Amino acid sequence: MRVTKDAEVRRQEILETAMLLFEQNGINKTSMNDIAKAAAITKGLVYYYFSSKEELVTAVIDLVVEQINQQLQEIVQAPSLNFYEKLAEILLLYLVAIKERHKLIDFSPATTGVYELVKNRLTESALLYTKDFIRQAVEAGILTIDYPEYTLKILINGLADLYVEGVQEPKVLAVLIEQSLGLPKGSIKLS
Amino acid sequence: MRVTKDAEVRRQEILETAMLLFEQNGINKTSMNDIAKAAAITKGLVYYYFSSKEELVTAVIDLVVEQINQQLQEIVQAPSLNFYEKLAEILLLYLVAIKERHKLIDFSPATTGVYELVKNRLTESALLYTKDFIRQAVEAGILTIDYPEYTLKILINGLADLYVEGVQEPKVLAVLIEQSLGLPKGSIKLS
Amino acid sequence: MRVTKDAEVRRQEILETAMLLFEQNGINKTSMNDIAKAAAITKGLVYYYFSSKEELVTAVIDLVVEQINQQLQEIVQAPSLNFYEKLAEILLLYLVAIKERHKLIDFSPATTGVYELVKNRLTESALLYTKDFIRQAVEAGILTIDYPEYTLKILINGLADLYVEGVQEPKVLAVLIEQSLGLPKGSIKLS
Amino acid sequence: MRVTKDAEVRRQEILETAMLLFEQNGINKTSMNDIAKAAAITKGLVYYYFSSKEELVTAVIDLVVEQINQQLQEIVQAPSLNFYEKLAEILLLYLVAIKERHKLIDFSPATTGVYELVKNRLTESALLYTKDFIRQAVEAGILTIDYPEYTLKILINGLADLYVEGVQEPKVLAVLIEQSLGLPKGSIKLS
DNA sequence: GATGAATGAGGGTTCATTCAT
DNA sequence: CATGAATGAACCCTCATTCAT
Repeated sequence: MRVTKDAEVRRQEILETAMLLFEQNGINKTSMNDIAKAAAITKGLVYYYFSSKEELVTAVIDLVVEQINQQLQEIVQAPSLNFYEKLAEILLLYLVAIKERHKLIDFSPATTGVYELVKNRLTESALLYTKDFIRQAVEAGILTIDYPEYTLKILINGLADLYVEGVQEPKVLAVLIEQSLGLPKGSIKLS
Repeated sequence: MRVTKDAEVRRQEILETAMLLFEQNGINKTSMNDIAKAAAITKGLVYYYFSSKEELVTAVIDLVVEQINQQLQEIVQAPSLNFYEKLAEILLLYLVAIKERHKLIDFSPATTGVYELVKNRLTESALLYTKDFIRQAVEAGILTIDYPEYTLKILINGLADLYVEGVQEPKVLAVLIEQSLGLPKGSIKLS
Repeated sequence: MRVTKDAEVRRQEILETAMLLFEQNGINKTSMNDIAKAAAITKGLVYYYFSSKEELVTAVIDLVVEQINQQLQEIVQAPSLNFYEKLAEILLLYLVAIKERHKLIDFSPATTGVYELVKNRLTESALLYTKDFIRQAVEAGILTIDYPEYTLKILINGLADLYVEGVQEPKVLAVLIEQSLGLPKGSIKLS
Repeated sequence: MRVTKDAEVRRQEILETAMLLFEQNGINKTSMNDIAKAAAITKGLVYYYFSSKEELVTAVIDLVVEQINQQLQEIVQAPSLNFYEKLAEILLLYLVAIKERHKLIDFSPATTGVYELVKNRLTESALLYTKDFIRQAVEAGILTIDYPEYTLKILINGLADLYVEGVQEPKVLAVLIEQSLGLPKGSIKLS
């Protein structure tokens, strides 16, 4: 049976189906056929909207990054949170995000390394969104270390690996964050 | 034309050819055929020495890890180096190693993520070899932070990503290390 | 040049091409490539319709068994034939069927012996379809031997081998059948 | 280490190793490598004695047939057995032989059907050795049916299939034999 | 917009056979 | 007699991509 949908709706459906499968099974292990089947359409239609697998992969990554950025922005702009709370939320956001997209991130497509792509894009935007936020903390004398952005990057990537490996106790993570950023003991509280 | 070589020599040749190609193009993009061609032999001979691609991949990873471990051990046991110097050497070792094996690490084979495999194996052995080394520093009052092993892990993985991205100025890296581990300013010197 | 056909038609073409090649050269000596070439399509298309060689083999066997079963059923239900005539027809059916499918039956695929499969399936359904038929003959006092089903099996398999070897004179076969089943001389007439 | 043996001894070792593996795993699933390994020699040596796999297969079949023929001859010539006893022994010999060599017989090599080969060779020699034996029985009025040789062939092949399928009760088999050959009830006793 | 049959290139793997030593 | 490294052809299978309808 032939079901016609609005172009944008269809595109979005394919995108989300692909994202789901990529996250579940990894990019390499997800064929265009799998995606078409899961989206209940034909392969041809997938190619109608995305001219190649690589393009689809790129679009999925864009989507992932965008979703996280949105959450990030919400945290940064939340008026009810102080610096420490925001910091905790942001780091948690990345830890969980990376853990959940583990398969997606770990596996790689034909041409370029997705891991790189995603991680770079994520940390890139992380810095973008937290730039002002960090500058304010520095100016306010809350953050006193040198190269706070780099340190944040190290924390995100390094912590994420620890987290994925199973080190997930909030108290331990909190201490590691405090030490790395030179924050007062007990200032970070991870839920 | 049939060229016969000593088994161990041929095996090593294949191993090194595979390592090279894996590092250059990634594991997934390197076919057994590619390896055979690059080694100027037939596919059948590759299978004579390695009964499957997975076995070859594993052997290559073992080789990489072993090479790094050997260097690591030399550093740890060097009598002429003090704690700070050893620490600097160890971190540099990983930074360079990970950067060089970037493609190898980034890409992943069919069954399991090689990235995981290599990184886990590396940090695993890193902690194994530096355990005593760290304990002594803690006992000597040089290392005063909590969870020094976790912090070291964070540093290795986090710094490596920064390094790969191009942040390679020795002075910047040194400061980041000092801050993260709570070491005195100027104690770490990266060559 | 790309020739598109109705799915069911193509599927049937592949099935019959495979059956032909299997019967001619045996299953093991028939590659998926051979089948594709003979059907004037690409290997990929064969796999589009049959997800593995084993599945194709199974489908071919099903086809063969089904074809024979249909003929069998027609004979059993023919109102114009008496017991002796039906028996003669049934045995002839198997003799010819097994002789024609000789190579198909004789050769075996990777996993299981097809010979077993086909022969078992055939004799299985033979007994199924002839059960009532035999019981009626026993009740009517026409068949007086013990274990008539086993005897029928022996006859089918044993006669088939003889037949394949060249013993095909109707009169000789008729006598052998009469003797084995304890039927009156001259009761069986093979055309 | 290089172990030198008498040519005939080595040849026999290879032959018996091959026979064992063929019977265990079937001919197709037994590679020349498997045989060499099991015989604790190298592939090259196998080819020194048998110029191809087909030749080895043929030699193994010869061996099998020869072994059975020897047992057959012993039975036929046994002075202490009467006709019925000999007949029972002979049929049992074939039933067991075919059952044990099932894998060997069922699977098939590259060029020709081994099943055919072995079964034909076996029944061929069976008739050869039992010719006089049967003639005497006919002359003595013990065997009164027409085409006793054909009937014997049918019995051997047909019974073997039944036997392989699990119909192995001595009494049932005895009755089937008596009926087929027109022998007195109770004349055949299978141990 | 949508279908799905069809392609083609390549991938991993097996194995009988050869041959220099 | 014996070794075992080396070959090469074939095999089953996957999948991104195309295209006639």
